[in-house]
Amino acid sequence: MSEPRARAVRPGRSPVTYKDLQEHTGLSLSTISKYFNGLPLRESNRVAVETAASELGYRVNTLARSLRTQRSRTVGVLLPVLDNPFHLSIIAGIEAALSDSGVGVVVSASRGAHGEPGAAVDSLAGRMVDGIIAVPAAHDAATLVAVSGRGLPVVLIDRLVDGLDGDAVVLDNADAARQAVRHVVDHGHRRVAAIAGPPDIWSLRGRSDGFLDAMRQHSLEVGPGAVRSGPLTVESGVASMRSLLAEPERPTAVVCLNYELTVGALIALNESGLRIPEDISFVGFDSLELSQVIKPRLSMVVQPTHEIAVRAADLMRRRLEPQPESELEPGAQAGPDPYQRVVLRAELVPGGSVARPRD
Amino acid sequence: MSEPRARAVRPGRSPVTYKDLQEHTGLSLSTISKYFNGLPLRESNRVAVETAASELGYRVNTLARSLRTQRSRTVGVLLPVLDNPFHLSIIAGIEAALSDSGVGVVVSASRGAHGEPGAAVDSLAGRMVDGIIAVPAAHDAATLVAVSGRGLPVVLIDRLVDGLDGDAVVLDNADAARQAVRHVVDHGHRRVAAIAGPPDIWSLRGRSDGFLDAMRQHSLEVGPGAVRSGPLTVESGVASMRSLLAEPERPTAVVCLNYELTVGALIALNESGLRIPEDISFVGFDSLELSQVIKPRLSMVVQPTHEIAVRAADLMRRRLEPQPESELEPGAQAGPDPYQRVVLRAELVPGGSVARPRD
DNA sequence: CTGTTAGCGCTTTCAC
DNA sequence: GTGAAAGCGCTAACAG
Repeated sequence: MSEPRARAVRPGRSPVTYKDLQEHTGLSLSTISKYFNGLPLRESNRVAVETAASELGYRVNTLARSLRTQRSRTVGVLLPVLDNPFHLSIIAGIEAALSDSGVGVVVSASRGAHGEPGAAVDSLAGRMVDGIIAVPAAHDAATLVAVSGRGLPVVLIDRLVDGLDGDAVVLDNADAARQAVRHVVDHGHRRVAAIAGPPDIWSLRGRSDGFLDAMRQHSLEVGPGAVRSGPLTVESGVASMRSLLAEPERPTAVVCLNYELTVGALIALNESGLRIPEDISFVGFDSLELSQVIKPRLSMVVQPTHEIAVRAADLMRRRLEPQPESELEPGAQAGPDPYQRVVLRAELVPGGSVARPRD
Repeated sequence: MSEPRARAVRPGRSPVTYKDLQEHTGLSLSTISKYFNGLPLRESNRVAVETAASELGYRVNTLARSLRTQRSRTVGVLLPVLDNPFHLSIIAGIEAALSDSGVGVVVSASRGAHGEPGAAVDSLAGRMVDGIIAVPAAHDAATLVAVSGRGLPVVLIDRLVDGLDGDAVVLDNADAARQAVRHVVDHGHRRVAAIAGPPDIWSLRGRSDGFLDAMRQHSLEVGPGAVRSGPLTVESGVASMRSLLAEPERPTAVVCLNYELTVGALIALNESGLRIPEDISFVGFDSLELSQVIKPRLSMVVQPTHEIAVRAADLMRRRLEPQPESELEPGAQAGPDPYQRVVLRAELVPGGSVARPRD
C-alpha cells in the first residue's frame, strides 16, 4: 500500500499545454490557439496569453498541430549516405533555404545495406513530411514512386530514377566530363583515362558517357580499361589509380568523375611518387577545397552544390505553396504544374595540375 | 450550386488509416493497433490485418503515435553550423548508432545570426524529441538549460557550457594541443606559434591553454602574437597564417587547433611559396583526409570523431531506456544516474611536415 | 472577437 | 484474445 509510484521515471517534460494557459488566463482554447496562429485578438487577451506563455515556458507542440492540420511544415531530405561533403552541402543548403520560410528539415539516410528497401522513405512519410527532397538510391526508388504517386511532392537531386516523375535538379553530367576532356586535350594529351563510378548510377553514367563522347569527338582512342569504374569510395579511387599507373602504356592524363574517387586517386598518386603535372596530368572533381591546399593547385570540375540545393528547395517550396489561383481567368484550368527539370552546369576551374605531356 | 469543390488541392496523401483497415478487416481499432505493436493476435486476424495493410499501402503515422504515447523515439541533433566535416561526421555517426535501436534523428542548426536565440532548441522540443544531442552554441545555451531542467535528456558534445549539467563527451583539448607542441619540440623547434580559435568556445580555449601550458613546460617563450585567435573559418586561418609569416621573427613551426583554421593556414602557406617542412614545420588539426593527399603528408592531430558520436549516442540511449531496476535490491534508490563525462584523447598522426628547423 | 464542439490517427485502460 | 470509449495537444467550423 505504498504511495502510487511517481507517475513516470522522467518528469513531465513540458507538460505545459493550452489547458494550462487556459487556467491561467480564463480564455478558451480556441482563443489561445488564435493567439499562436497570429489571428486577431483583443489586446488585453493578447498580453494575457503572452505573459502566461512565457511564465510557464509554453512551447507549441508541433506534433499535435501537424496531426490536426495535416501538414507538418517539414520536408524530408533523403540521401544515400551522410558522410560525404556533397551530401553535406546539400543538407546545409536546403536547411538554410527552407528555414527562412519556416519549413523544417529532417534528414534520413537510405543506408543501402541493412534496413528494408524504402524504409527511410516510409519513415519520412510516417512523419508526415510535406515533401521529400532526395538523392535517390536504387534501394528506395520504388517507395519513392509510391509516395509520389500518392501526391507527396518529390524533388530529385543529382540522379534520376526510371519511372519516377517529379521535379528534379541535376548536373549536366556529360558536359562536366566533356569540359575535363577538352581541358587536357587542349594541353596536348591524347592518352587520357577516366576514373568513373558505377554506371548504374545515373549521374555517373552521364559523366562516363560524356567522357567517351568527348574522346570520340577529339578522335582519340579509348583503350580498354581507360575508363575505370567502381564504387564511389576513396578505396576504389586508390585502386583505380594504381591500376592505371601500372598499365604498360600509362595515360598521360587522368580525370576523376567524383569526389571520393578524386581523393583516392590523389592518395595513390602521392604514394606512387609521380609528380603532378610533370609526370602526369590530373583533373579532379568537386573538391575545390582540396585543390586550394595542394601544390600545384589542381584543375577541378566543380558542381554548383549550393545552387543545386537552393534550386531544389525552391522547387519544393513552390509545390508546398497553396497554388495561387493562376491567371485572372477563373476557368484557366492550369492543371497541376508540369514537372520541372533544372539542369545546371559544372564549371572547370583550371589549376596547375595539367601541363603538356612530355613524350 | 456547383459540386462541392474537391476537398483540397492536393489529394489525400496517404489517407490510409486504421479506420480503413478496420473496414477491410472488420476488426476493431484496438486489435489493429495491437498488430502494429507486436502484441499477440489470433493467427487469422494477424494475416487479415497484414494483407489489408499491404494492399492499401498502409503506413503508421508516427506523429499520431508519438502524440499519444508521449515519446517520439527521435532525438534531436543540434549543431552550430552544418557545413563542416566534424559536424557532418557527428551526424553520420549518431544517425548510424541510433537507427539500429529504431531511434530517428532530426538535425537542426542553431544558425547563430538570425533566428531567436534558442529557436532551434525550441523547435526540437516542439517536435517532442526524446532527447537532444548538441554541440552547444553560446546562442542557445540558456534554452538548453531550460529544457534540460524540464527533464529532457541532453548530451553535450565537444563543448561544455556553464550552468548546463548533463552527460557529455568531449576531447581532452589541452592534451591534444600538448601533443602537437611536444611533436614539434621533439624536432628541435623553439619558436612555435599556434593558430587558435575564439577563446570563448570551451574546446578552443582548452586547446589554447594546452598550448601555452606545453610551451611553458618546455621552457619555451611564447611571444606576443604567438597565439592567433579568430573565428573558426577558413578565411581567419588564411589571415592568421599570413600575419604569422609576416612577423620579423617568423616561427619555425605552426600548429593549428581546428579544421577550418588548418585549411586556411595551408592555403596561405601555399600562396607564400614556403616549403613544408624545409622552410616551416606544420601540424594540422582534424583533417586526416587532407593530410593523405598532400605531399609531404602532414602531421596531424586527429579527434576520434566517430567514437565521439557513438559514445554520445550511447549516453543518450541509456537515458532513453526505461531505467532497468538497477541491482537486486528493490529499495536501492539509485536515484537518477549521475551525469557522465566522457573524455576522449586525440591522436597525433606524425607526417612529414615537421622537420628540424634550419637556423 | 470569443467559446463550444468535434475530431486529426493512434494507444490504452477496462470490460467482455 | 477482442472491442468500446476516452483522450494525447491542437485546430477549425460554427454559433454567439
